[in-house]
Amino acid sequence: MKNFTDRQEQIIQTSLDLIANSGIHGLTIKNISKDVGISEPAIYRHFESKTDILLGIISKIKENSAVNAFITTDEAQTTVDIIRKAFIGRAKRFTKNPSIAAVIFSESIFENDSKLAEAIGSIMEKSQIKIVNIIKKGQKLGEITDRIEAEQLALMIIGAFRLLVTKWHMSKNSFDLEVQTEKLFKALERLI
Amino acid sequence: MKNFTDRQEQIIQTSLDLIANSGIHGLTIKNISKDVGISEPAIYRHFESKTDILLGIISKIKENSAVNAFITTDEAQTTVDIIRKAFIGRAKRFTKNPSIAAVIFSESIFENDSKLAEAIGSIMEKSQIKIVNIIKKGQKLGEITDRIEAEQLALMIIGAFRLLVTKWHMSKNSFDLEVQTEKLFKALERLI
DNA sequence: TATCAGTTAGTGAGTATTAACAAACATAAA
DNA sequence: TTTATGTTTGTTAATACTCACTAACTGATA
Repeated sequence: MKNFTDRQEQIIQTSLDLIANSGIHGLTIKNISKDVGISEPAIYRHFESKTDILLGIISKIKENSAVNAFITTDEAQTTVDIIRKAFIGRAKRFTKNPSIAAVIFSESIFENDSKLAEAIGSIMEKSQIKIVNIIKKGQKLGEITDRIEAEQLALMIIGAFRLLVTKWHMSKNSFDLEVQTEKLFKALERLI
Repeated sequence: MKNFTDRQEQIIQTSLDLIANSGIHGLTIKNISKDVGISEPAIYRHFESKTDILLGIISKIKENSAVNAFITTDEAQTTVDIIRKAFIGRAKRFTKNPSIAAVIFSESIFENDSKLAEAIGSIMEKSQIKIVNIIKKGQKLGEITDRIEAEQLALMIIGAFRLLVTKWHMSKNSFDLEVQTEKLFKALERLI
């Protein structure tokens, strides 16, 4: 992971908040500088360009979508536990920083710059492959039903969670995301 | 539904294509006029403002997310059939007009204008309520499992379909959306 | 004394939108 | 049938504004 200065971290977080509150259209150097409390050119003392700031945002997103963090070496937990914990962990982090939730599932925000679009696409794909592999392992161990393919099940789990987060953001975080995520997985476990 | 003139329909479709190909950032009066083949001010002979064009796009989206179209009076079909048909019908329409698929699940595109954001939010909510009600009916009839709540099941179905469509768009329509939608529902039916 | 982090003032390019005008056509009166 | 008038749909030129970014300068600090 990149090491950002305090000011850089501040600019990235301010940018995330701006996107969350008014969309990518609201992310201008002027708005960032106003919220940070310095002049527009001062922003360029910390980032070479606006694209560089967006790359900083993507780096933050990368941290927040890491599935690895929840794959412990604890042999006692089932594959279903691992998946549940991974998603609840993400729900917790989104609750702490709702702006990240607003940005992370809006790939279209980065559609403009193909370099950024690819970066986001690859993060998304990697985390999905990991989920599929955990499900496959669970099916082999007999912990998860093999009535349906791992890819289809992953589509349902990831899709449902994404939609839940989207609804949470659109409702201005009006419900407890962690509680609803837990509810979703309890329901899911009854099916698989 | 609103009645648009030929020119208005052309402007709306051109706008959808522009968004699909280069994101909301690519939707400028200049680009629209260039693709339509008239001057920029001529656009304003057909729409009062750019926001008005976006409202036209939303009206098109409304047509394409109608669930009703697939609730026939055929008493023979099960609730599961109804749901499957509704989604496959949408997959078919997306295949015919991929630009709509690119725009329809990118609520963030309209985040800028609160009027537009509300319009999109309400379309989304309405269609979800309909799905939930069909599931509830299916559970009452014993056609769908009542091991899990209708709301949770709807979250999974809609979420999975949305993610599938998003992937289809991000892969530049590299797979057959209709076939994959059928596959998704066959898998789903094995669970419920 | 050099570097860092800030400033003010400006750049050119791009934005939606408007003003003023023109050609084509429809309708209806002379 | 001709003439007059109004509407529709287009044009070119210009508006006021916002955008990312740069030049030149300044004060503090290591």
